[in-house]
Order: sequence, then structure tokens, then C-alpha cells
Amino acid sequence: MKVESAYIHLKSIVSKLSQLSTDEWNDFESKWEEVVISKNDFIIKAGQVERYFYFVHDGMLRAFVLNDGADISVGFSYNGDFSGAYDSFLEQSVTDWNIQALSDTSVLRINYSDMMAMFDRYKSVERWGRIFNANILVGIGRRQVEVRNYSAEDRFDRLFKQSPHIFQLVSQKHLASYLGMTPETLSRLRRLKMNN
Amino acid sequence: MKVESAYIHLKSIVSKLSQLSTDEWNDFESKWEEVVISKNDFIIKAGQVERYFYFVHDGMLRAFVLNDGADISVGFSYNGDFSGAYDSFLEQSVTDWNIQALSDTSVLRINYSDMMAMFDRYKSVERWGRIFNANILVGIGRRQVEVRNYSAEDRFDRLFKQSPHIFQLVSQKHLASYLGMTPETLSRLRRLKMNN
DNA sequence: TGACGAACTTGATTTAGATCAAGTTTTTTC
DNA sequence: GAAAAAACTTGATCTAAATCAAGTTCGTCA
Repeated sequence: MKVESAYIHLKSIVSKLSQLSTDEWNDFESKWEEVVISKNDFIIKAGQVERYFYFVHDGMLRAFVLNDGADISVGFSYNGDFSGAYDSFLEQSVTDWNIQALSDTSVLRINYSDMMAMFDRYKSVERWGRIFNANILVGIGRRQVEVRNYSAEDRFDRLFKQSPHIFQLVSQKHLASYLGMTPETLSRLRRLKMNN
Repeated sequence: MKVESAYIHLKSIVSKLSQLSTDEWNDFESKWEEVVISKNDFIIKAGQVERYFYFVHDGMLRAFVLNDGADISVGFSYNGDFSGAYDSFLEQSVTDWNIQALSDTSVLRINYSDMMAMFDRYKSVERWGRIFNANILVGIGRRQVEVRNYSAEDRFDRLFKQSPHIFQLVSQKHLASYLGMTPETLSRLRRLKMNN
């Protein structure tokens, strides 16, 4: 576990996108509660409505959807990322997503009405939300072009180059579905790479 | 061409996400200029920095990237959509995108410094930006899961059901790349569908 | 209006990656 | 710490869609 407090961590991440005054920060911070998610526990399951927006202080969460029983990893969150079934949170509608802890994970969370109150109360928080959304949007957009343009082998290479640590933390089965291939294909690619 | 003015159209779209006072609106509106893009002209090409954010009043724009010479359609904008190389606009960095008019297209556009000034000046505009980004983000996210989960045939069916008008306006070549398949495959799928 | 190029169709062949199947290794649990 | 379960590997086969190759139709503009 990290030594640094989760709140300090959150502040350093939020401050990258928007400047909050001391008073604003103190109020904003007070709305987040600290929770530990045990390995394999879910923060949300398909069919529920997302009540919280999460900040991952330490540990790892996996988001996935079930499609005809097939488990497809949509993304992973760790170390300073935000998480949660975001569409469900924003629209307070039922989600298709499941989010599960891959290790004991320390998070902060804020509930829907507090988050909306913060947007109403502070322009600085509204700005943070705008830029946060913009960054996620641009990231998803780039990943989309990436998935479209590259073969299974290229996608493997690019992920390995960009996020090598993920290969330590996530099982091959889950990585394979994230990369849009079967575990068998990923296993063969790994062997191929080892022998070069 | 639409009878309704582009500015009225913009106002009706912006108002769905955030309420601007009359004074705010008048100032905001004054920053947008009306431009007509002739069929086949580009609003941006790869290698440039996006200076504008666009509102499509009437007509159709196509966004695409070139990957080893292969032209891949990323999206289409029409009738009340916003457009532009958004990552490049936000970061004022060089883009990979090309955006071209598929028909004579009437747009409004706002430049980067005016847009940023509006975010600084008005909380209501900041809010509009936040929610706009959120909606795009959620939409791209859903499309991403969609692309992952469905076969070429299913993707065709779903697009046809959701946006039948696009089949009138966009060539099969471009639709095929948007759907992540070759023109030959799309042609065969169309024949299949006709004969049912 | 006619002719040139682009878009589309249709068929034959190839291929990346999925699926199926049978191990082996690693992890969990009691 | 043994047994059961889950994860991973490896090989054989299959298949959706790509690629290659001719056509044919359509649109544009001289």
C-alpha cells in the first residue's frame, strides 16, 4: 500500500486540470469517502445504477461487459485513474458494466448528488469536469482508431510498449479480451515475442 | 438548404445541455462565424493544427485518417452535430485527421482563443462544455463496445437500423471503412439483405 | 452525348485468427 | 500439502472476411 494519503493523491491529480482555492478544495475533498475494495469484490454489476464516481488510489480495477456469457474486458484503472460505470453515473441509468477489483484496492468515492452539487457550486470543479471528460474522450478516440488500424500482433506490441506493467498485474485471459483476441492467440504471440 | 438560421439552430442545440442568459448567449453567439464548405473541400488536413470548432447546420462532413495510404472513415457529422479535429483543437497540436465536405455544407465555427475565453468568462459555457464532452465520451464508449462485440453483418444491420439516412448520403466505400470492412464485404451484405 | 474514371458487383482464392481439443502448469482451497 | 480448479500452452482444423481479379454500372464533364 502507498504511504501517501489518498486525499493528497487525489489533490495532485485534480490540480493538474483545474485550480481550486483552499476553501473550494476543502469542501470538495470532504465529499469523498475512503473505501477499500477486497480482491474479487465488485464495485458495480450489470443491471445496477452507478451511485459513485471513483478515484483509484492504489490497486487495480477491471471493467468488463458480458456478451452472451463472454467476458470482455473494457478497461483497467489504477494509480490515480478514475473509475466507475460513467455513463450510468451521469445518466443515473442502468449499466451493462461490471467493475471488479483485481487486487485489494484503495479508492475514494463521491456520490452522484454531491458530485452534481460540486459542479453547481464551483466553476473550478465544472472546469475540472470539462477537461477530465475531454481527456478521456480523446483517449478513447485514439484507442478506437488504434483498434481499427492494427492487427492482433501490432496491438499486443503497442500495449506491451505503452503499459508493460499491465502484463504483470492482469491475467492473460483478461488481457486477451481487452486486446480483442482469444487467450490462445495471445499465448502464441507471447511465445513468438519471447523467442525474438 | 435549411430555412432556419444557423444561429437559431446552434442555440437550440446548446440549450439542450446548459442554460445561458440572454447576455451570455449574445456574447457567445457573436464569436461564431458562418461559413459554407463546398463539396469535396477540406476543413482540415492531417499535419495541420485545428484552429476551429465547428457546428454543422446543414450538409455532411466526413472525418477520416490515412493509414499506409488506406482511407479509414472515423465518423460523419450532419444536422446539429459538432465537428472538427477535436484533440488537435483542445491541445493545439498537429492532427492525424482529415475532414472533408461530402456535400455543400453550411457550418458555424469558433476559433480556439474565443472558445477558451468563453469557458473562462461563463460558468454556463463551461457547463455546456463538460456535458457536451460527457455525451460524446459516452457515445464513443458505446460504439467501442459495439465494434468489439458484433460481426460485420451485425454492424451493418445495426447501422442500417439506427441511421438509415446515412446510406443515402455516404458512398459505400466510405461506409465500409467506417463499419470496419472492405467495400466488397459491404456489397455482399447489401445483396444478402435485399434478397430477404 | 459519349467517353473516361470512379464506384460497385461478383467470383475465386487466401489468410489471420477463432474454435476445438488435449495436455501441462499454476493457484486456490480445505 | 494434497486435490480440485483455473489458467495457460500447443497442435489441428475451421471460418469470416480480406485480397485478388474481372467484369458492369454510374456520374461527371468536355
